[in-house]
Amino acid sequence: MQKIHYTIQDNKILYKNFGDYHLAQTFLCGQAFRFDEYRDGFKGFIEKQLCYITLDSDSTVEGCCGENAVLTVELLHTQPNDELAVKIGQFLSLDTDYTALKAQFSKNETLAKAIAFAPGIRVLNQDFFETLITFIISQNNNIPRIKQLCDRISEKYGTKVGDTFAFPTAQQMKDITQQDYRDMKFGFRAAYLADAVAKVLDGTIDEATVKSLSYEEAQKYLMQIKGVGPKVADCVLLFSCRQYRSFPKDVWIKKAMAQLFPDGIPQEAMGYEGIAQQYIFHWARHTL
DNA sequence: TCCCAGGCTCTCT
DNA sequence: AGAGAGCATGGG
Repeated sequence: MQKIHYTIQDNKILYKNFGDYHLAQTFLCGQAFRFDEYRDGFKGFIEKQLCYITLDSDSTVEGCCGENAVLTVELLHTQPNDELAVKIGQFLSLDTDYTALKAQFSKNETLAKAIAFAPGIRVLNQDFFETLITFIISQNNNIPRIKQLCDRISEKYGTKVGDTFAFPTAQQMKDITQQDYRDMKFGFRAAYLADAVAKVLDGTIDEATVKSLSYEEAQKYLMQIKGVGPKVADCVLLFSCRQYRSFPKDVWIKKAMAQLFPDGIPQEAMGYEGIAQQYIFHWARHTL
């Protein structure tokens, strides 16, 4: 972990000294479904606040930012404060030393190749409930359609902020019936979504509990939800619970592993297999 | 048209 | 426990 360096100017938070970062690589690599390209950056909700995120690179590194780059988060409908600045920094994973992490990973020649393909990827630390729901939607589905369905449910049940809709909370989703989900074209996932919302609302699935458990226990705990198997549980743990050991295995990763790492995940990724996974996933999806 | 998608459940061996 | 069909939908 490293310190988050930031200053607040009006409605903007300016972050510095965070190492490599690439917004498109990070927001479009399939880990988040509710960030849209907007002007020179991306727009979406962080900590329930509508944010406009830009990166002013000093262009010393090809395709990525150099060490004097500034990442700016403009809060479009609220004023920033220190607590929010830290939480947004954590969401963007600015507290994780990716320079050191990637140096360690790159000792493996093949892994180094995957990282070089998109070195500015960061694994975000997203909202637990939203990640749970969006990755239930993701199963046996393609990324453009996952995004469509996430937008659809937000527009119908989420809070409108300006001209954008936040992803709904569990409370906001409490009265959605399975028929409603089917009418919205969620297909066979209707029962899964209804069960997930119910179990979060009645406390069967508790965010603080998930985050207190070991990786193995947490995966089993999440699989109490109908429609949550090992892959969806792994995504929730990796993308919203900082379980960096979690290594989601989808069809792309299975193809990539067979080709690149037939003997399994390389030792160099030990302890942070999930972060390595995201570089491999992105490489596979654009190369295989 | 056909195949497939950040899979899981259910059933049959 | 391991394999395989079925699942809803629509992008390519």
